[in-house]
Amino acid sequence: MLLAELARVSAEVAAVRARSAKVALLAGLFRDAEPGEGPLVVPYLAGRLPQRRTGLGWSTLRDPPAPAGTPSLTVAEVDAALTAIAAVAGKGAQAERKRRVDALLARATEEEQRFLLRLIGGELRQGALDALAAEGLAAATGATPDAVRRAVMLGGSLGAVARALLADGPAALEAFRLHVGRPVQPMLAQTAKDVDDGLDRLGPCAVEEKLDGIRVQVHRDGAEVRVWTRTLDDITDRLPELTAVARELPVTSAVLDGEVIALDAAGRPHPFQDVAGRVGTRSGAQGGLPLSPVFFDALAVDGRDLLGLSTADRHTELARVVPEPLRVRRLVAADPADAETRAAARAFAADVLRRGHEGVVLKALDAPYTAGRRGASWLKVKPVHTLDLVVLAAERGHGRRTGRLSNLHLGARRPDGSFAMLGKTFKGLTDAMLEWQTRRLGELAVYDDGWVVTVRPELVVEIAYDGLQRSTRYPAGVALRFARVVRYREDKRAEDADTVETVLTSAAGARIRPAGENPVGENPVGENPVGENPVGEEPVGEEPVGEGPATENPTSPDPTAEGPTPQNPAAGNPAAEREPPA
DNA sequence: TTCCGACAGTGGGGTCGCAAT
DNA sequence: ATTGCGACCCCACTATCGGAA
Repeated sequence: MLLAELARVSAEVAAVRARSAKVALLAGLFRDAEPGEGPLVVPYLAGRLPQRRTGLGWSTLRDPPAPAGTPSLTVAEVDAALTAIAAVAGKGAQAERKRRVDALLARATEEEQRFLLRLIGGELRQGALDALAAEGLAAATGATPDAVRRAVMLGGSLGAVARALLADGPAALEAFRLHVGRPVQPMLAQTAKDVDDGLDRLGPCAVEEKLDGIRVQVHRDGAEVRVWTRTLDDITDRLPELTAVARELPVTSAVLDGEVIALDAAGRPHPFQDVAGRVGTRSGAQGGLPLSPVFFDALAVDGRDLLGLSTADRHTELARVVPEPLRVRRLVAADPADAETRAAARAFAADVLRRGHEGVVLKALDAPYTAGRRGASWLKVKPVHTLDLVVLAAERGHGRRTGRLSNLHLGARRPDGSFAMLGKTFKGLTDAMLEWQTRRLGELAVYDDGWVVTVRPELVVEIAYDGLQRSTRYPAGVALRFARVVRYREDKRAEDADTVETVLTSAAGARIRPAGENPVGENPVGENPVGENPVGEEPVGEEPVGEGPATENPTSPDPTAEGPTPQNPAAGNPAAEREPPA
């Protein structure tokens, strides 16, 4: 099959709005694919490459060569080229990858280039990804969408399912079952406002502690143990202590769902950053931070598939094979209408937070394990903190936000009237707010580098966030985690905004030591006010982001915005960008 | 007719490994 | 030795479609 056909259908899919129309277009293409092409054509139209990593990013994909006049590339040729590129390593690798991808792109027409660049860059933006591709595959082969989705979740890749379906029809899906040694998509949770909200929505449920670490799916088969992350990356080699623990369990085989965290001598959890660093270290298991696995679900035990069992029954199995300290703490709220039960659930959640963990997850007792779905039967509850911060700058949006100012740079007040940037956010904004802030920030603009619009620091915005994390990027040595906009506070002036000191001494900051700050005994930063860390001594030697109300230095925009970033491929090349806001 | 579940899109900060400088 | 890039860990939220109620 020619790449041109895929590029054409992708453009058509992007051009229609209705999902049913997108699915119909995808199905039309998939019907024409040979079984052998299915593992390429279907994932491509889902915005996925079979090569998990290619080493190609915005840097190697910018300024592509002139396109070809007529289509000639086949899908198989594209795949072969990308496989070869993924295998390039060693000295000169980047240049070699660039040379090879340019050779590929030179054989592509303009429309094919647009498709390939988006596909490889991971931003297909056609309004259809995995779910709609699976539906299209179902429509093309006569299978039910549910059966296709289930096969993909259990059997791994969309490509493998496509090959089987195109070759043998719907009956082929029977072969895709939970299999020890082959990871399944983990079940995900939605968010509840608080414990009471969760209890109201779920009815009888378990309340489990939510640990802030790395999600792991552990497969044990005899002496063989393998460990996968949430996105099904195999990290077995990085977690020898987990392998050892799994081998001790009194089972012949099992598939367990859990989280790895790190505990200090007092049993309190280390920050997420430390756990992520340890798990990310390939060879650093020796001498690194010791990790503790904590399991909360069992998907299979001794050859029995437990996915269809209720949460309650799966937990019975889990408790049978995993001893107490390796199991998540939980409380069963069998009758959430009962006032005492609700009080106990709230008290349990409060205790989890006191012990330094992230929050709780409420799980409906009668729900099966729905692989890959962010179903409503698991609800997470985490405390939310808020601050009133000042908008220092805004970045131009991409995609559907093109032409609007989107990503806000957020600052907290410093004693001298300047502002310390604590991070950015684009979340929580409605279209109306985007429209409004684009106009309002335009009025406050003092400098525009084509990508980042620096403004007079006057606009106050209420920001919700989950906590603070160490940062070497931002001047206060901390950054907000998961910041999102709640509302604009036009009733407040910049002088009313929260201060850096307030942020650092808040509950969210009490356990974080800003990067670059000298360790002072065991003092948490909350007892080490910023007054002892004079303004001006920035950990990374950067200029303050804003110069207070009298910003008179338009040539010194936000230091974090100089040069491109992986998230903003064109940040350093505004000329190559879309048209500016109208 | 209205409501709501599922999906796609829009990006956030930090960390590591590896190659380039 | 430091910097840049790619990949992957954690993730919140809104708009939209289309089936359920």
